[in-house]
Amino acid sequence: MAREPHTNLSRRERQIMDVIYASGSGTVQDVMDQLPDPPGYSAVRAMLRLLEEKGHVQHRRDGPRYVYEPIVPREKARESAMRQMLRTFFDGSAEEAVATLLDVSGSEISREELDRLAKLIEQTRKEGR
Amino acid sequence: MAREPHTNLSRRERQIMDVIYASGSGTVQDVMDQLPDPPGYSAVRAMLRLLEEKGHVQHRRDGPRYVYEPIVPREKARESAMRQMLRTFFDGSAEEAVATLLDVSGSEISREELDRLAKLIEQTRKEGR
DNA sequence: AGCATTATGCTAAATTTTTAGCACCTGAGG
DNA sequence: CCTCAGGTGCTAAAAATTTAGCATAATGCT
Repeated sequence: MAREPHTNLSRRERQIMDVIYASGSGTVQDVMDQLPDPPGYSAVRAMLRLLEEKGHVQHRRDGPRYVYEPIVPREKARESAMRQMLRTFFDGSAEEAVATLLDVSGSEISREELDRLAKLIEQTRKEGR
Repeated sequence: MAREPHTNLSRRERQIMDVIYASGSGTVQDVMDQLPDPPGYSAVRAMLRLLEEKGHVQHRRDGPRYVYEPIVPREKARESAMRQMLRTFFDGSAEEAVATLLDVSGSEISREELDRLAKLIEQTRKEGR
């Protein structure tokens, strides 16, 4: 297994990938609008071209403009990201990670969601062991 | 609230911060050993000096050498990281994040841990609502 | 069809990141 | 006390990132 590609991106590349993953896909303009300290339009374009060259995104045409999307699908990418996070901040402990998750989610999290979470854990228990 | 500092780090800076957070603290040598495609010793030193200048790490003396540690404590940093992750990959859904967490943890996760997780959720339910 | 608008392709330059090297300091052992 | 091993401070250069600008193509409207 190669090293997580995410770790090998430059600052802007990473910022752009984050935007694209957050949005699912986007035009140059979309990306630019969501970028912190946004650079010029051309700069974003150049960056996207580079990311495409490196195999991180691809584009399709939508009328007159390009729409970029990630090559590694979100569901895969987030697994890598989660593993990386577990290693870096939680010593691999899923338990602590969940605790932090609940903590930062705070009041955003509904009772129904908690119910579903409980069910999810019950289910994992049955499956795994 | 300012933007997550993590987003503003260069590639190497971020790699180094990851190492430091994963280890808690470390000497130049420690950091170098855990860095992907490790550069020379001097390069790592320069980077750490820069990170210190920018306020991301600090050092204390341990005999003849420096030991670097993060300025933002791990517990705070991981909250930011988690929030960032929720935004980018989970549309803010803690539920999906937990699902992925359980998924990538796979067989690493013990029955006892699952029990504690169930308890944790129960507890959250009582507290929050 | 002609025109204004808004894309993209490409190149080169500015800036930042990343690295190595040299000079000096500090601690431990003989 | 001298010397060796291994640390740090600093500077400057190499490499990579990041940016802007000009030329050209496609689109939609009148």
